[in-house]
Amino acid sequence: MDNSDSEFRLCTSGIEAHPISGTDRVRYESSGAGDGSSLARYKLISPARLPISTSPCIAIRPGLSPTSFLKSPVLLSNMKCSITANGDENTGEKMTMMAAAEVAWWVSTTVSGGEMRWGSMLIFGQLTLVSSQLQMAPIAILLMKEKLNGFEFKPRTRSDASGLPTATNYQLDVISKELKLPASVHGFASSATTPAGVNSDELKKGVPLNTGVQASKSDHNETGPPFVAERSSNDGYNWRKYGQKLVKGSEFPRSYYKCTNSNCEAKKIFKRSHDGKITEIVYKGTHDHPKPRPAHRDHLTILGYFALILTGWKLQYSYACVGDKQLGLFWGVKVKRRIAYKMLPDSRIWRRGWSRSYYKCANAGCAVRKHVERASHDPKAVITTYEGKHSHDVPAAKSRSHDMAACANLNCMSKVRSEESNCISLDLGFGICSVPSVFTPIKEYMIFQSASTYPSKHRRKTMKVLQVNNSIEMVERFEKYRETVKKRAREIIQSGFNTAYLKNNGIRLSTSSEELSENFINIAEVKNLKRAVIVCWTIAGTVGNVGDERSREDYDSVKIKGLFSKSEYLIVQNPSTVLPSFVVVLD
DNA sequence: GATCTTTGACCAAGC
DNA sequence: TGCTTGGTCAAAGAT
Ligand SMILES: [Zn+2]
Repeated sequence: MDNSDSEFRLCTSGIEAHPISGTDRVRYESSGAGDGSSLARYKLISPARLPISTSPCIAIRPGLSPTSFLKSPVLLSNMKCSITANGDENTGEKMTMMAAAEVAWWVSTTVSGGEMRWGSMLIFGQLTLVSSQLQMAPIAILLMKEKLNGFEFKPRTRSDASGLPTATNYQLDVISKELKLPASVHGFASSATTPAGVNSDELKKGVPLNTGVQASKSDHNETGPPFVAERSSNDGYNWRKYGQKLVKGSEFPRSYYKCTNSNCEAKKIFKRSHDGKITEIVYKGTHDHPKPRPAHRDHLTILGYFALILTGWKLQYSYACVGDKQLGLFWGVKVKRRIAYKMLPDSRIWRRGWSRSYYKCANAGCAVRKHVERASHDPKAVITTYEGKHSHDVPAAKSRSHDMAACANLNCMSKVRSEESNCISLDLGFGICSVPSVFTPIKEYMIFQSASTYPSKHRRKTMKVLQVNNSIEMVERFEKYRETVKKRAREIIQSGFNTAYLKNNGIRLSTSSEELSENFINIAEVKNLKRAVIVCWTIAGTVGNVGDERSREDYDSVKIKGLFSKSEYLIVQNPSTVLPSFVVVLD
């Protein structure tokens, strides 16, 4: 079976909107019409447990070729893989997978009302050989409408001259173990946040969630940075300082705050005594709104993952992800609240806590800590996590080593704030995980509580995290394809990067980092839009650029610029490169 | 780029 | 009217 012509569209950070026109729909749908028997069925396991479950199938079938659009950016928005609600032809919902074009990418898309409304993206910094085209495995994330079940997932294959698409059949046992969400963050006490419908037995069986809730509770008692106190003041509202005044009788200024809620007139004044202690908080006015929901509460946003690593060639890439600046203020809490999931190619997911066994970076004054831990499921596996950012250059001699490769990534992050150097974690909430080997594939990524840049904005509550249960065939296909990519990569490396392309273009090492946040574009006037994210593994393989003079057969995927933003897209032409693994349901 | 902080200018009230 | 004073504005700076 040749899947090479199916494709997913992957998009990176930024905001993109590519409505599918009716014309496009007709055209593309027709390519698969009358081929219903070729649809692969993705059976949903135990849908009854999922409130959103209504249909047991997700089907994937071949779609359309990207050949034409590779030469014509205008057509890019037409390249969609679609998701069709099973049993509801009329509201065939579509979505587009999008991924960032660095080594690491996200894919995100939203489907709404039968149309793909937009996609947004998030990029992560990657130490990658972009020009050498050794792009690593990104994670694709799809955002779509609430209804997760009942989708036909239809990557499209080429509709070539013959007009007959090649059927792509594969089984995928989709969904779902529901992962237990962590307790709330930021000191907002929460009772158990076990999502409704979670079956604890199932959790135990399928996902060794090492007592995450208990761990969270104990962590919760640890105090965060003291400077957090003033701004939030624990009164549940958000305040913006608008003035400061020295008043008679005190050498310390008085601080004036306004409620950040628009049109709200509430104010408060911090008065201090002679020794600078806050002795009085004066509130003026009343709020015309309820207390905002605590930012990031129960919010899971996937912040990062790491790339597939070509360890066979001692090329180590690690991936660092950033949290957000604002959240840095809450770092002390946040870090203890975040959870990490390890995702294996077969979609097993492992969750583990943080803290314990930190190793400080040997470099004097560097606050990065490394944490090594045995994986609970596999004694041979070691999970290494990093917290903090290196304040120094990567020691050259070790730049090839695994750890240092990670450092190199971290090094591109912002400077460590001095006052935080004593904290376990620093201002940005990010983590890094390492991949022992491609040949003993263990991939990890983390799902963070939140990636929202500003606590007062973009709050979105994670309702569920579902695990995709891929079939053996699906995994094998994925792995098989990866082998082919590896083989090509091997050839490039063995040539000493001395290919014609690299001679002409040089080898560019990219460590760009882009904040992953919840800056998903809001669909205008669409209220109560629910979202879900499908997290997928993908293999970018050799990534080409649109407009490259080389033929697309030279690439496994193609990177393009977003039409409406600085985003980059990755066009993956082979559905084998996409391995769904998670579904994160947001509110 | 959005949001928040800082800071001198500004202003109204009170003496 | 002039000066002090607490409160606010708003531009610039910071994150
Ligand atoms: Zn208010």
